[in-house]
Amino acid sequence: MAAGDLFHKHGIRGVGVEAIAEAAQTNKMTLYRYFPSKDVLITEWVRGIVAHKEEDWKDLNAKHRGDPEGQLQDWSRRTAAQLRAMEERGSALGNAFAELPDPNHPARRVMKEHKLRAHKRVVRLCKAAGFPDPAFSANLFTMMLEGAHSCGTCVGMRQIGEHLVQVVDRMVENNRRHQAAG
Amino acid sequence: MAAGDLFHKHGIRGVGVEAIAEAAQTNKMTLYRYFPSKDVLITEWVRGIVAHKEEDWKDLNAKHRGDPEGQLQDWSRRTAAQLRAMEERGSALGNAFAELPDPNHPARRVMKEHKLRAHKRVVRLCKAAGFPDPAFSANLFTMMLEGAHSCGTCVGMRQIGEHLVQVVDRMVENNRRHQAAG
DNA sequence: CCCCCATGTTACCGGTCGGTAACATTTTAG
DNA sequence: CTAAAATGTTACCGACCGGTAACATGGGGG
Repeated sequence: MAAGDLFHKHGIRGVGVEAIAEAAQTNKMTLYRYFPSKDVLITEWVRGIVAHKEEDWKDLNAKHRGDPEGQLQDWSRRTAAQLRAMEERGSALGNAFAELPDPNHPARRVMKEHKLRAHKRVVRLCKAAGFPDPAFSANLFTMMLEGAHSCGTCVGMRQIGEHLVQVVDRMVENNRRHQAAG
Repeated sequence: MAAGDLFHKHGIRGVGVEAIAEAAQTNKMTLYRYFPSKDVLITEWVRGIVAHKEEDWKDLNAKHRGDPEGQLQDWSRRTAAQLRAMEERGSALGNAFAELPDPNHPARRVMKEHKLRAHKRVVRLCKAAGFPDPAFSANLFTMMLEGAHSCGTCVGMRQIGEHLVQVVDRMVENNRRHQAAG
């Protein structure tokens, strides 16, 4: 879906189906034969992003099996890398959310459910890592993750990514010390 | 500027100047006699929001003069209150940023400069409060602030606001303990 | 009273949008 | 080779957009 690049660069409302078709190396007619409307096209694009991210989490889980701290740390590093590759325009999902004011838009539901799953995942990891207050830490991580995207537009994506990694590392380290002491 | 409510509810691109004029209890012609284009209307709206926020900071500074911790804590509480009053649709500035893909849009510059000032303010406060690593803490606060807005759409604005307050309180408290011990 | 100036009204402009109809063309499969 | 399915082309539709021109209205101050 090369259409996604256009959506991300010029905003969902800022790109017409004609341009989408061209980016997909086809034309408007055939596009409409595959997707009945622009809205389902948007939804499918969002669904793809979400699926990709969740695939990434599965990979993370497989690579650091039984090591929740490692998962959290690697996750922060991957996010930092994504931030670095983003540069200038913000998060695709965040922007899409802002551009779809209708709370009943199917794409919105997809994003919402994804965010909920992601947050639960972090809570579970914090619990498994033995953080003294897993809800607290998970909320902090999730808010930082979300914030990193908007924040990077002013502080710089590179710095913000490094900082995300730094915070997660520090909290994991503190937790380890705390467990060793207690 | 009642137009702001429309911008926030339906998105900048989702509301036409006709609707704006109607919301302002006038008509399109008179509107264009005051604002030469929709873009400067948008920019002026953004400028108003930014001015309001910076006014709030001045008030904060006056109320807790010489008490940087108090300023940070009160700031988190005010932000939490704003989040509580927001509910459903996200941050006005954040959405506006997402809806204006052109990096040279004047409204974008206004927002960017505001964000930079806000971040510097937090850095200065963290320095004044004697945080061991002011840049670190300030980045954390700023990212949390930004994140709270996007995050609230899934976790719930009330919870996220409470959590923002909780994090700031905890960090201030930790810092106090650290200073008392060191 | 009368003039002026701000406001309101209506109609319009060119452009773009999402989406469709009809038809030409190419690819694929039997 | 031929028939059918997929894809491409063009033109069009109605709706809405930001923005403007021409003109009607009204009210307040000299």
